[in-house]
Amino acid sequence: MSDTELFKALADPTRRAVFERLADGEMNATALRQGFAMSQPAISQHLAILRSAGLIAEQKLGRNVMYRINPDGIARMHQWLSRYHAFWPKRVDELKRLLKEMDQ
Amino acid sequence: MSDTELFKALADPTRRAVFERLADGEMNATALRQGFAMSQPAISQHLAILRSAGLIAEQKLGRNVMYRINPDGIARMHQWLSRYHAFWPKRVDELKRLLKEMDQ
DNA sequence: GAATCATATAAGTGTATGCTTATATATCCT
DNA sequence: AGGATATATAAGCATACACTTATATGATTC
Repeated sequence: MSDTELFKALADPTRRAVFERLADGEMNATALRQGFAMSQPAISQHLAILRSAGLIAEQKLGRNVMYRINPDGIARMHQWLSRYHAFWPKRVDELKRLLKEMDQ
Repeated sequence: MSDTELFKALADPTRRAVFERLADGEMNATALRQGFAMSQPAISQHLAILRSAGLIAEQKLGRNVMYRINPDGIARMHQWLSRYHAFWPKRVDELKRLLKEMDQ
């Protein structure tokens, strides 16, 4: 739940790839494993780390476990970054465009 | 320069603390060391990691080296995060307030 | 109830990380 | 030039990390 956990979780390329796939929609562990040349326990361990960092959430469905993004992690990332908004890119326009999208 | 380097750099509490101090204004390595119960080489190594991740920039001034935040790092963080704007906190108001501040 | 499937946990291993002390390099001062 | 100051680099060490194989747990299916 700490910032350190959050950044550490995202510091691994495999975990960022897993996270990115989950952004497209929830998925169980077996489906997530596809495309990674890695053992099942390895993925399971990565998922545990993402989960305890607050980046993903899980839901048991029978013998499957569905994983989805937990917005809390992104929110905390966002919060950390907002401290440094003085250094954010000058493309405020882009941010404005984004806001417009969110309003719709 | 990679995302992995970026997240790894920020995954260490000392480095985040250094970064945070630099957000208040540029500082040389000796000044930065104050408040950290750590050897000079340790801080120097942390600075090298932050630098190669693109998070800080350095400028030699005689025998001193001035460090300051490099906006590129924050920009790349921001860019990474923007991929997941669908999961951003709903407090759009806060973001709007921020934008207003930036406009002024 | 036994075999199978989905996932997690345990234990072990090589490599990376964050420190340390010792030393090098470069600048400033007298 | 010689000593002090500011910083970086080298080498070494203990701990953390990302894997592996083997095994456990629990849900399904036959």
